[in-house]
Amino acid sequence: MPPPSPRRLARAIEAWFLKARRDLPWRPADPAAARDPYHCLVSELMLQQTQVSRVIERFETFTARFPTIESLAAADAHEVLALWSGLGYYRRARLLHAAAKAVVSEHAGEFPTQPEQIQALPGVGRYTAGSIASMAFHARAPIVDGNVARVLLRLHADGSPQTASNTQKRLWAQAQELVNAAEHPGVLNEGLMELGALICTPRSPACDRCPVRAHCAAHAQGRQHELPTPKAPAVQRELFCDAVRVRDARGRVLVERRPDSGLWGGLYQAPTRESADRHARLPELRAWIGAESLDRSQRFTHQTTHRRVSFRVWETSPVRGMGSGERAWKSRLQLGSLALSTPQRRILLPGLSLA
DNA sequence: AAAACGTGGCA
DNA sequence: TTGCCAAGTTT
Repeated sequence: MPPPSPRRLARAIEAWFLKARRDLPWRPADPAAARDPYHCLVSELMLQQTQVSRVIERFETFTARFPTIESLAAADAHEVLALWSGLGYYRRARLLHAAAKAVVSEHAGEFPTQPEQIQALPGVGRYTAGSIASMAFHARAPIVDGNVARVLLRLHADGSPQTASNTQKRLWAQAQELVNAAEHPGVLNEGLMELGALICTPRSPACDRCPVRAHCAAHAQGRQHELPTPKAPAVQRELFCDAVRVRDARGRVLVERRPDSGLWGGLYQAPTRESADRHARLPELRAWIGAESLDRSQRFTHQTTHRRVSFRVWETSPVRGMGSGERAWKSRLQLGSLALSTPQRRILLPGLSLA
């Protein structure tokens, strides 16, 4: 099979996208219209390593609260983090906030139009920069995300490891060829991703509905199911957490804040001791929180990509001085608008669904 | 440059 | 139940 012509490939993908395009909150009615770069920034940061269905629930709440890049730049850092609660990869919230501030202070509030300038913004890598530049400013900038990589590797029946640097280099070059041949760079780029999301899916690709099936080497060889070669699973480390729930007479709960970096950076939590190898011993736990007695009330596990976290939850009554220093009392109402990880939401707001 | 960083849905 | 995976970036 001859190498697929970028021209025909690009046009076929664009034509298909104009028909098959899903209606999503961050997509305007007109596919070829220039997009609001601020809305692109928000949706792209939210979409990094995150499924569309998760972002649909968050995008409108976020942009309703922060309708402009100026309003986001002026926002309180913790409120931004709170709106990110439950989305994961919380560093993105901080980076998005920093990017908004950078546009306001370093670009006088005028969103930069060149891919290199956009990529200089916090939290914006090559993929996100190309995405914003092509969708908001019609730049012929390529994009390669997980979807695009899968589509291209299958089109070329390329079984080389996706993350290898020479593979990446090849993928970006192919993506550049396609966007050069496109009618509308933004339409081609978004179409390529949509093709990966709707047709050229990881498990059971719908080749019978694929607009570029005729150009696909993997399909010709019947190898679409085995490409691309799967990546090795991440090694999971154990983490043991003891969280203490303290409620005072007025129903307020004791919380502390995590350090800004690392796992669940900057989020609030019930006072929690962590250990890599074992749970804390009861006496040291008591001494640490300053309680006379502790009652175990709950245990559960929580999985992340790199960790298996075992929680034990303890109950105790307030002791004078507990709310000083790094700790503070919060009412249930206040807890509802606090930035909390999913396990801590389970501990601090039991019975309340994520919202 | 490898490792870290979250979460929920689905097979 | 366990593993896989999703619009990547940062350090």
